[in-house]
Amino acid sequence: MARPSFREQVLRAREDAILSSVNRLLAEKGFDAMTVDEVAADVGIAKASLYKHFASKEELAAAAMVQVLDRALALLAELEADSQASPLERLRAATRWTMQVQLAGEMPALPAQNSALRSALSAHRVYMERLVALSETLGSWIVAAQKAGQLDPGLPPEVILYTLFARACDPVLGLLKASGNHSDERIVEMLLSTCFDGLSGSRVPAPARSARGRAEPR
Amino acid sequence: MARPSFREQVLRAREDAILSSVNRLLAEKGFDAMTVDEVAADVGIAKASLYKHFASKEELAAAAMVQVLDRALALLAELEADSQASPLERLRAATRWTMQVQLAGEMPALPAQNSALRSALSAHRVYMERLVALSETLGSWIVAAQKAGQLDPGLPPEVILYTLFARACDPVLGLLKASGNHSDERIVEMLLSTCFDGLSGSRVPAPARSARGRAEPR
DNA sequence: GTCTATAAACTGATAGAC
DNA sequence: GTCTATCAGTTTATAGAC
Repeated sequence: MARPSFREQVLRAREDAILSSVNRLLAEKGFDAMTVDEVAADVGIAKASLYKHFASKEELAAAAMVQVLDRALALLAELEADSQASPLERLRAATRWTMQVQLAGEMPALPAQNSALRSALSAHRVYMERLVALSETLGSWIVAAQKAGQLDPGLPPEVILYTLFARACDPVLGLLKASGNHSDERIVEMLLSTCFDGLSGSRVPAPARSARGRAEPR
Repeated sequence: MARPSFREQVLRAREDAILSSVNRLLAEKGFDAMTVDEVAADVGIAKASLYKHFASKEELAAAAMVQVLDRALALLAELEADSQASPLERLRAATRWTMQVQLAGEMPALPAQNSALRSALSAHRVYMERLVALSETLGSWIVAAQKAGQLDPGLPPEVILYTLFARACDPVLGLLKASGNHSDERIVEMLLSTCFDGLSGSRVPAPARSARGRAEPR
């Protein structure tokens, strides 16, 4: 790219504005309920201008999701650079980040099984490439954490991976935020706890009150 | 109701058939993507006949969800009748049931935050009454399980309740089923484990391989 | 003959695409 | 701003059950 002309910079900036709006609307209402008119109104441009940037509603959503995946990949790179952190600490930090992004209203919902979006995304090269990169890094951390006994070695790694993806869009976050009874920080810490330690809670410290019959076997 | 005439029985049976179709379609595609024409075609009746039974698409969905809630309430009553079971065992059994229903493709997705369905449901007396009844029973089990040290007493009960509701619609179930690598039974048991014991796994039995630094504090 | 289901056409509104 | 498709909901005319 020889010269980043002024015009190109303007287009670039506008695209970023569009993607921010799309991500927020995608998080708020989901793909089906989000209308292109709404996006245009939110960005403050004409609907026709949107179609100068993106060929379809699906393209629009895919580009927005690629943006989020790129932010996630940048975070993973940061975490990987911290050689002090254990695999589990990295996974918890990554999960905490996704929850914070969701609370900020910037995490688009997982495309539902039969959404029109799903097939479009599977066919989207850039999106799939980012998704695979993300999965591979997370997958390596998961396997390492299992080897270190920090994650249940009885679970197939893909089950843990899918669960972490799902928790990034967990509706519980939104329900708790809507209830207004807890700070964002507390919500994140509680859900991190339920995710990694379960509803039963971590039993690590000591067999505190183990008088009664213990939990059934897994 | 003096006599359950033949005609009434037919209508009743047809309503059941309709609700079954709606629940399946609701689980498959969600409320927005489901069309009334589709429902009529699936049941094998005319669209006009549908509107003889239900005044609107929202009414249709609400009735279907009430049916599911009633099935759930019946299960809770059964579990409550078993005086042997601990609160935790009851909660696990109830959660297992919801996962099985979801795997069977009969669990409608949680209405999204901004769905047109959400406000309709909040205004639906019967639906709300069932939902409250369900929440109260589950809530009492949750509090009892916390008192018995079977569930993390540091979590507000509503956090646990919301989490159990969310797990009934957990997209991880569908992802794992689609991957085809595990039997339905195994999927349910794994997700029950991640729900109650967390991704780290139950640490109850013994401090097996605790050589390395232990999990960070909650 | 009366009641009911059905198919099919139609309306109005909305949304994607250009 | 226009075009077209889709969908919720209604209406009408026809056919069949009792």
